[in-house]
Amino acid sequence: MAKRGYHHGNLKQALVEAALLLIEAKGPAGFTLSEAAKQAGVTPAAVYRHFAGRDDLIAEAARQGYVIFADVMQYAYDEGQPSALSSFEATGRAYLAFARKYPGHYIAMFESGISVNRTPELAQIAAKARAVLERAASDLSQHIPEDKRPPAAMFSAHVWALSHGVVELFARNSPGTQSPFPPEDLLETGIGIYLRGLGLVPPDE
Amino acid sequence: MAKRGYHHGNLKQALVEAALLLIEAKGPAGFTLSEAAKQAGVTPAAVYRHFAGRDDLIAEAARQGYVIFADVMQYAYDEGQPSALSSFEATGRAYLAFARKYPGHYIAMFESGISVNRTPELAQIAAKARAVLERAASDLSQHIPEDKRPPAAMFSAHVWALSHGVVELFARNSPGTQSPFPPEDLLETGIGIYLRGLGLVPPDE
DNA sequence: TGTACATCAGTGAACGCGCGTTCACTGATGTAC
DNA sequence: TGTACATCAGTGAACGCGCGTTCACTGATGTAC
Repeated sequence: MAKRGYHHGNLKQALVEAALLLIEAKGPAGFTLSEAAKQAGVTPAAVYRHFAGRDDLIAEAARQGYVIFADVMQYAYDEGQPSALSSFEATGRAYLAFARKYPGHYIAMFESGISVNRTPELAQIAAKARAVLERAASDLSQHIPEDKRPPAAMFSAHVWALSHGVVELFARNSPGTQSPFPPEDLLETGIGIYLRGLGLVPPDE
Repeated sequence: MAKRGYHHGNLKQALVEAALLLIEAKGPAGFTLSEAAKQAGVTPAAVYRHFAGRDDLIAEAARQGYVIFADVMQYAYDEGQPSALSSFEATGRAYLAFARKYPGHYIAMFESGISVNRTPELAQIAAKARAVLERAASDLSQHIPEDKRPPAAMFSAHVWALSHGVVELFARNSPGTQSPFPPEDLLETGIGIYLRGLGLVPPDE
């Protein structure tokens, strides 16, 4: 990130990174284009060389988040292979790990209010990320007797919702006091009980 | 809500209601004190007769939300009695129903960024709401063999997280496209599978 | 029942602020000859 | 290797805007006598 006088050299990415830090620190509402510019050592007007405006900058931050997210999920899935069960569990853990490690991205993606359908490119990469989770769920559902098998999309949605809820309620310090349990434990045990309910892990631990 | 000329008569509550509609329509970020005042047919300065400022108005909206929320949860719990299981299921459903029926309150409570520890009064009523869910979880946990019984606070957290996740991801149209399933179904089936995992409902439906 | 008066909810003008955005410009970079 | 020149990233001044908040005020209400 060496400043080279008049020309910045890598301003676009520097702006995205400044935006991520600001979003993380002050929430999506507190984020301003002007402050991101200042943080990057540049006039607000310079931002318009690289982005159409404030929302476009946030959208780019979210896009980069989805790229990382899809990667992380794919990696977790692959690591868990060839066991459908451990792939599935790994993606659940990866969700939480992503939220922890990339809070700015996470907020830009899920709490900034920008729509995933804003651009085709954004929609596509978001769909790719979602597909990994659905793939893991689908693999796993093969192990459930066909007659009592819920749709894979449904239990991928369950796990996604549980993960998201754990992140929002217990992995941030904002709304309630704080977590009664470490969020990782909460997610781990929650998914464990859920999978037992599906008959995918033995009833006794 | 009859306007009576110079004196409004019930401005405080009118402002809260205007705030709720605005928060629902434009998100917590889009909400402005000035617009709430205009909506209530009053000068922005008049707001200061009743609230310390913008944040105080949001906090009051959230407080009223927690009051309703605690009520709704308590009612659901009572309706489910004397069965611990049906009380528990009812509180889960009530969570989603509340989010649906009082979106402005819900957003003010969970998405506006105001801390529940802002005032002792707010913290107290929020704790009361939470206590109902924990009570339901605790009742239910009595039916689990003692040696394999998870802490009640833990599985109340699980259900809370699942409910919250379903609301955030699938009961609003914002971030993803839309729900693959009706949110009510998603929550119902999710809790069902979870309870089966706890050994609280028979494995076969 | 009528009048004087205290109360206080709401007015309206004003403020300073930081925002997002625009514009004509400037000066660093890198390429063509 | 050196010079002329096109490119275009970033400047800096300016804009209009709506925000939250303050202040001295006004006028409706309701109570005391």
